[in-house]
Amino acid sequence: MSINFNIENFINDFSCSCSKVQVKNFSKSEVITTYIQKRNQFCILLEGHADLVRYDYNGNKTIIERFSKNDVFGEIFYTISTNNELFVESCENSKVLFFIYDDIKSKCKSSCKFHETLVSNLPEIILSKVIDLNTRIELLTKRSIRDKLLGYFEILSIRNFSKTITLSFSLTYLADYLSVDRSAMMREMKLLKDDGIIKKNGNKITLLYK
Amino acid sequence: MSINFNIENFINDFSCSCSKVQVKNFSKSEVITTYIQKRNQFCILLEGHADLVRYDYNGNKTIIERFSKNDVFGEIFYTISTNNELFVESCENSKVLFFIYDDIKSKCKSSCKFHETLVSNLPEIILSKVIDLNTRIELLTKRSIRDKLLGYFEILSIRNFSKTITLSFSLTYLADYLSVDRSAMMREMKLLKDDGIIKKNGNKITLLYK
DNA sequence: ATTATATTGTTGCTTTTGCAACTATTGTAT
DNA sequence: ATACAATAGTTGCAAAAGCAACAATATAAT
Repeated sequence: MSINFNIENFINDFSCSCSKVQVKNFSKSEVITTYIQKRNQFCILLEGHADLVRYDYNGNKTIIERFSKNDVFGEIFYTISTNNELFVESCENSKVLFFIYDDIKSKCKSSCKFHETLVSNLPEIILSKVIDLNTRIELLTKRSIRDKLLGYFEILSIRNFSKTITLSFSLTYLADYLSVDRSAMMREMKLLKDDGIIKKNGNKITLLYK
Repeated sequence: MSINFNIENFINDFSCSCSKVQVKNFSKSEVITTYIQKRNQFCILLEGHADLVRYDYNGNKTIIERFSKNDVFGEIFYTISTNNELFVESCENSKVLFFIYDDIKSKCKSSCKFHETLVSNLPEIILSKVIDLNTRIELLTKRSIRDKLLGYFEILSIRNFSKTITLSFSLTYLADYLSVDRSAMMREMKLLKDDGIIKKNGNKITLLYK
């Protein structure tokens, strides 16, 4: 769900000889990393998709966040809060860049260009994360499923300069993102259709109001 | 609600002669700034309290976020999303530090120490914001008021190394923060008490489970 | 001291949401 | 081609949450 700052520019130039930065590949269902309050790990998803998940005492899986290409994640963004251990699981073949934030801050011995660029871009990278999180909070704080859906559609509509939007992911995921029951969300979508507020055809949605 | 990184250390040394950084004072109800998609404004609340609010088409006021001492805010954290203009209103006498992110990135002509320190601390400052937002999202995504309350209490409990916590703000604000109806939240607190899960005396709460 | 304002606490009623349990459809793997 | 898995779509029912409208305190303002 990342949308704003484009880290691709300098990530494409990746060539760091120092040991501070690592790139690893993962296949479907592999655990990329865990959050257990041990280090300031900072990760960038270079390719693929991954989920941040929690398993509660009953073994129920909750997807807290979903990461796509160029999204950043890692324990440094998610300190303590509860006792639960969190996992980042690869949804498909993925490539991930790892480093420890405290290591990268200090000057690189081999003074590689990548290292330098990464550090100078860190504020923007993290800012784009803040914007994404604020967007989600704005939606999560809406009091009804209807308002959450309309708020979400409005954001996509403004971004695409169009009243018609196409969801690039499953409705199951959308329900997770908005933190509502999927069947209740489907029902509300139907009501929005019946009320003439949206037009829906599969994952193509058109806003009819205003 | 800021908790992590302490920007006070270098903010106390504030003495910037360059024009890039400004400090202004505000009294109760004054508008500190607005978010209208115009510039990368970055603010740090040095003293007081402030609310980020939205007025919808009916004039209803929604408090999106509440800022305390050392919290950061500004349009740079909150790009577009909807057409609504957002306001940051001072809740009492407040002191705010302003700068435009793009200006501060470049070297300061007068090469003042503060300027330099600010830039080198930006990643940490923004990271602490990310952690706060992730914490709130974790609570907002919980499906029931009970889970939201218990999640919130648990976080405070872990932070204070104590099963007994004291809320430093109103229950009205807590309901806003968790984005639930206040009266429904009060009812749920009563049920938690009746079920022997918490003990409550005013704003002092003790967790009894485990 | 008295008024005004904000916060807390409570309750009946209504609406919304979640849950469970399906079927239908689409996509993927062998 | 067929089986398996994931996604989409639907519905009845029960539980949870929102809304409205209060009274009771507590805090701040004049």
